[in-house]
Amino acid sequence: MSAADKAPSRRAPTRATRRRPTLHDVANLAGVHVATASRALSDETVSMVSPETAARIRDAAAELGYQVNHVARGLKTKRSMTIGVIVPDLMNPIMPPIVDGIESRLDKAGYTVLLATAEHGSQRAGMLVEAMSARQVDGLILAVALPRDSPAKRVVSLVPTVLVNRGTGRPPLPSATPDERRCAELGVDHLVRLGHSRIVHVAGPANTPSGRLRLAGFHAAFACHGLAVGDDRIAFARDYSIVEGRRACAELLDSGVAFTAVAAANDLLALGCVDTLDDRGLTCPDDVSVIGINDMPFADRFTPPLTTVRLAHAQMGVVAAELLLERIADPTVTVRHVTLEPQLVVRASTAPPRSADGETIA
Amino acid sequence: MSAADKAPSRRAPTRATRRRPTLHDVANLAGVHVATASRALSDETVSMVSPETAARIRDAAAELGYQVNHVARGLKTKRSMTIGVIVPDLMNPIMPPIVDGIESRLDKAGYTVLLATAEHGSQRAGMLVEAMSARQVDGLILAVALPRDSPAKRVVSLVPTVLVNRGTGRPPLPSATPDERRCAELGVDHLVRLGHSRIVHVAGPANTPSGRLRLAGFHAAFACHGLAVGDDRIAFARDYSIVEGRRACAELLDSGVAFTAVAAANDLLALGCVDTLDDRGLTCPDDVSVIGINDMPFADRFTPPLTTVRLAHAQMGVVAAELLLERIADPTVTVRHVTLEPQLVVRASTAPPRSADGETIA
DNA sequence: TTGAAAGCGCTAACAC
DNA sequence: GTGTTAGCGCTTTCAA
Repeated sequence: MSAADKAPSRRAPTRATRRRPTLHDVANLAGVHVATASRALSDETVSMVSPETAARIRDAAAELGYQVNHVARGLKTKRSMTIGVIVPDLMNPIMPPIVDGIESRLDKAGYTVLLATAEHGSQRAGMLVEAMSARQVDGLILAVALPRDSPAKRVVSLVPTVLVNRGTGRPPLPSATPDERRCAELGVDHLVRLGHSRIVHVAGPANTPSGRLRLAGFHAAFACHGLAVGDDRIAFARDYSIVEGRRACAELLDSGVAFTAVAAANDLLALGCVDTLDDRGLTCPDDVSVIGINDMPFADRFTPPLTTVRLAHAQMGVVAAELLLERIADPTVTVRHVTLEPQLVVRASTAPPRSADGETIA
Repeated sequence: MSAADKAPSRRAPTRATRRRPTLHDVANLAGVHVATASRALSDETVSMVSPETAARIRDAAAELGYQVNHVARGLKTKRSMTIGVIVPDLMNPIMPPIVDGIESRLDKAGYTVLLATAEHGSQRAGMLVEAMSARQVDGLILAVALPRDSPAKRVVSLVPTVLVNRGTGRPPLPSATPDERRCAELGVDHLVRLGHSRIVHVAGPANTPSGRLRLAGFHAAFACHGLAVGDDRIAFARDYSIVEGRRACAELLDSGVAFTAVAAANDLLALGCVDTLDDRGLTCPDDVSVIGINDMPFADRFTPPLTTVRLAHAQMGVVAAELLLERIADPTVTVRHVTLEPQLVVRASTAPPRSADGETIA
C-alpha cells in the first residue's frame, strides 16, 4: 500500500509525463527502506543485505525500470564518473584516434567522457575547463594549451589532469606524447640514407611544443650526420595546414636555396609542399622528396603515397587515460611523462636524389 | 560566528587539500544567507537582491574562486545542461564533422556534450543510452541504431532524442539526414551524362538504411533514364570499408557482367573498387569510372582524385543539435525530419567511357 | 529585499 | 540485516 501513497497524482501515468522512478519507489514496492534498497542495488554493498530481500528489491527495480540517478549519487559520493576531454579540433585527423583511445580505455573503467573542442590557448579552452569543473568531472585530459594566466589553471591544480599529445605546461602534469625530436630524426635519417644532403625543413608553428621539438630533432639529426644547416633551410608554418605547407615551401623555393628533399613537420604541411612543387612543375619524388610526420588516415592513398613517420595516436589516448586513472586512484603518485616511439613508414614520396645531387652540400 | 564554525579544520588550507568553496562559504564571507547568495549569483534572480549586497556577494565569490556545482544544481533543477551523443565510430571520417557541428551548436546554447562510441545495434549502444540517462542528460543525439528490443528504447521515449545521419527508427524521432536516394541519383545522373550505360552498383550493407536508400536511389535513377538494371549488376558490401569495396568489386568483375562505371555507396567502398581495378590491371577512370558518396576529407588527394557526392556533415550535426534544442524547449513539437541536399563533386575518377562502349546495355 | 526551511535522489554513518 | 538520521550543494517556496 505504501507503494501508492502518492497515487492520486501519479495514477494513470499518461505515459508522456511519467516521472522517473526513484529509489524511494523501488523501496516502497519491495516493502523496505530506501537505505536497504540502495545497498541491494550497489555491488559493493549487496553483501550487507539478505539474499532474498536483495532479490526482491532487484525485482522491484526491474519492474519499475529503475535506473540510479548518477547526479544524485555523485552529490553524495563526490564522484561523477565522468572525465572531461578537451581537444583543439576534431577535424584534425590525429584527434579522432586520440579521442577514441581515451574513450575506449575510460569506458572500461566505467567513466564517460565529456568532450569539447577549443583552439589552443584560447579563452574558450579556459572556459571549458571551468565548465567541466563545475560539472564535477573526476579528471581532465587536455590536448590543448591553456592561456598562460587563465583562471582555469587553478582548477587544473584541483582536479586530476593529464596532457595528451603535448607535454609542457605549468605546473608540470603527467603526459602522453610522441617522441617529437625522434620523429624528425627518423625522417632526416631516412632522407640521408637515401643519399640526400640538401634537405630543408618546413617547421611547425614556433609557438607549439611539437613545432619546436621537431625543429630541434631536425637540427640534431643533421649534426649527427655531420651536416650543417643554416636558417635559410628552414621555413616556419604558422599552423599545421596544407595552405601553410604550400606557403612555406614556396618561400623556400623562392629563397633560392638548392634542395633535393623536404622534411615537413607534419603530413598536412608535407601535402602542401607536394602541391607547391607541383605548381612549380617539379615532381615528387623525382625532383624533390617529401616526408611528413603523423601517418594520418589514408596517407597511403595520396598522390604520391606519403612517406611519413607514424605516431601511435590511439595508443597515446589509451596511455593518457591510464595515466589519469592512476592519478585519480592516487593523486600523490609521481608525475610521469610517457613518450611513444614513432615509426618510419616508407612510401612513394621519397626516393634517392637524381644523379649525385645529394652528395654535396649546397 | 557561523562563518568560522568549521574553521579549525579549514584554517591554513594546505593548498593541496583545499576543499572546493561552496555557496555556503561565499554566503558566510559576504555575511548573508545562502539563499541570498544563490539569488545574487544567478542571472535570472539577481534582480531579487539589492545591488549592493549582490556586489558584495559577487566579490566574495570571486575572492574564493567560487564555481557553482552544476551537479548539485541539477539535482534541484532537474537539468544537467549536458547532452549525450553516441556515434558508431570516430574513425569513420564522416563522424568528426558531425560531432563537431553538434558540439559547436550545443555549446552556443550552454550545453556540454557527453560523447561515446558504439557499433550500430550493439548491446553497448543500449548500455550507453542508459548510462547517459542515468547521468541525467537533458537530451540525446544518436548516430547509431539501437537494438530492436533494447530496454534503452524506453529511455528514448523519456528523454528528448534526435537521430543524426540516419532517419528511421521506432518510435519515430526527429532526424537530420542526407537525402540518401538523391545521393545515388546524382551519381548515376553524372555517369549517364558522361555516356555510361553499363553501370554497376556496389551497395552499402543491406541492413543499413543508407545502404537500402542509396540502392533505391540507384534503381530510381536508372529507371528515370529508361535503363534496366538486373541483380547481377549489384554487389552488396557487408560494411562501409575499403576491403569490402575491394571484395564487392572483385565479385562484380568475376561475375562476368560488362561495365564501364561503378557507383559505390560511399567513398570507402569506391576506394576499394579503385584498388581492385588496379589489381586487375584496369585503370580508373580510363577503363572504368568510379564514383563514391560522402566527399570524405582529402578525397581530392586520392589517386585518382575521387568524384563523389558531397554530404554536408557538419551542417547535419548543427541541424540535429537545433532539432534537439527545439524539442527540449517544447517536447510536444511535431517531429520533423530534415533532409540535406547532397551535391555532386566532379573530380578525376570519372570520365566518358572509352569509345561508344557505354552506348549499349550489356 | 532577505532569511528560514524544505527537499532534489542518493549514500553513509550510526543505531537497533 | 535493516531502519534512522543526516546531509552532499544547491534552489525555491514561504515568511518576515
